[in-house]
Amino acid sequence: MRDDPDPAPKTQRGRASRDRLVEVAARAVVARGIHQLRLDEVLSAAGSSKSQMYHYFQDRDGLVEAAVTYRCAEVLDRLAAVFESVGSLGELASVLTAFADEYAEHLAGCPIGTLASELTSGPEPARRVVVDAFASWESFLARALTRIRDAGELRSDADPSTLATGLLAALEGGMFLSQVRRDATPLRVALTAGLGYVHGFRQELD
Amino acid sequence: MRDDPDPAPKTQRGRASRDRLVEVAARAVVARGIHQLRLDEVLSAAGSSKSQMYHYFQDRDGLVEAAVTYRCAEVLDRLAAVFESVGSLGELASVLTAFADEYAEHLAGCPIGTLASELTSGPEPARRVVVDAFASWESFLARALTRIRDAGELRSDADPSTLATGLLAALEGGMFLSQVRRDATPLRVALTAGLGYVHGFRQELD
DNA sequence: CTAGCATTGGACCGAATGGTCCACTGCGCC
DNA sequence: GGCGCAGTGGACCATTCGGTCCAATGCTAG
Repeated sequence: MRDDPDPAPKTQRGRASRDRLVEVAARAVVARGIHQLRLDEVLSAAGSSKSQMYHYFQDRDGLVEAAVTYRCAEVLDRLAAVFESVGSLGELASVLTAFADEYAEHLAGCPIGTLASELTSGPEPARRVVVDAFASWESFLARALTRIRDAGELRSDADPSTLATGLLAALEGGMFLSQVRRDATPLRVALTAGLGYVHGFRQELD
Repeated sequence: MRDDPDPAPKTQRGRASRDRLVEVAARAVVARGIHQLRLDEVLSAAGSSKSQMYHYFQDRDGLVEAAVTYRCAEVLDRLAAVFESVGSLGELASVLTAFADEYAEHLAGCPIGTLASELTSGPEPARRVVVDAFASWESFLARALTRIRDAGELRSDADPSTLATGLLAALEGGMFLSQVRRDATPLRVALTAGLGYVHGFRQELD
């Protein structure tokens, strides 16, 4: 049981310092990626110093983990809000289309996926954080699909979890290919395919 | 026009040395990833030395590019052979299922996708190599789909290129999620979804 | 006021690693 | 048989960067 020996701040001042450090590190991770995160850089940007960092974190990996956690929470908040509003197939389609439109403006890769691929051979604790983040995202989709099914738009034999997995795979694959190709088309096509997959389980009216 | 100033070997001996270097580097890239490739390590594994490397390559990036090119060619050879044999929807499904079965044994990420994501912010020449590799892969799929369409299994309004993009996105997303989750399920689900997408364009018999 | 702990600054260290350099070797050619 | 270039060995250099350390500085309770 390797418990987290990272000591929590014990004063307001300490809390503020630590928070600022994590936030700056998270921005750096987003901007340049995990393995390009430089301690000196983060510390100077945060107006902090080595001793502060090693006071609150075991080592670099500890800071990275905190930054990844922070960033994932940020992204998940947003995703939760977006998908919680979905209660019909039409809403699902429009939300996903809006998602693609927004993505088309930067084509920077999935905010969670990028972290995940940088952590595949990385420190296990941080890796687990992104694995959980994906699970959360998938659950948002699954819950939306459950609502859609319960509203009678999907057949009762449609499994929301499986549909969510398929939809998420389409999104990830689409975002990834769009990033590589620097062109939003793959994401849009993948989205169409993914929605088509879900529509295959639509409840036929008769 | 930054031409490639990397000098070609001028003797058999030189050619052999350079080839060996590239091959060893390619293996190292596959095993540990691009940014974990260590010159000293590759050189000793290849029984080579710094002077040889810098004799044939401008710098580390030059070797990486050669290794990536080598590796992509290797993978594409295999993919070409596999998909060239596809001439019907049934064959497409069985080839993709076999693909998933094989992937399930390592879950190590798409051999090209992994390189691509490591190169998104990397040196442009190497990046272009993987972009082209993806384009080739997609064209293998598109050609198979064209044959399937021409054989009358897909409607004439089905666009093989678009279908190929959708299918590739499903594959990439599926492989990626399976790698992250360390579980083959997402790839299998994504494959089902992707094939369903293609089947949506099936020519109806009547 | 002062002991004591949290917090902080920043000099310093050492390993890792890409890149440079020069001397040496092999070999084909005249 | 020695000139000259391709090829080679490997010591050496410079830098980057994570991590260590200790002295200095708030702060707060008694």
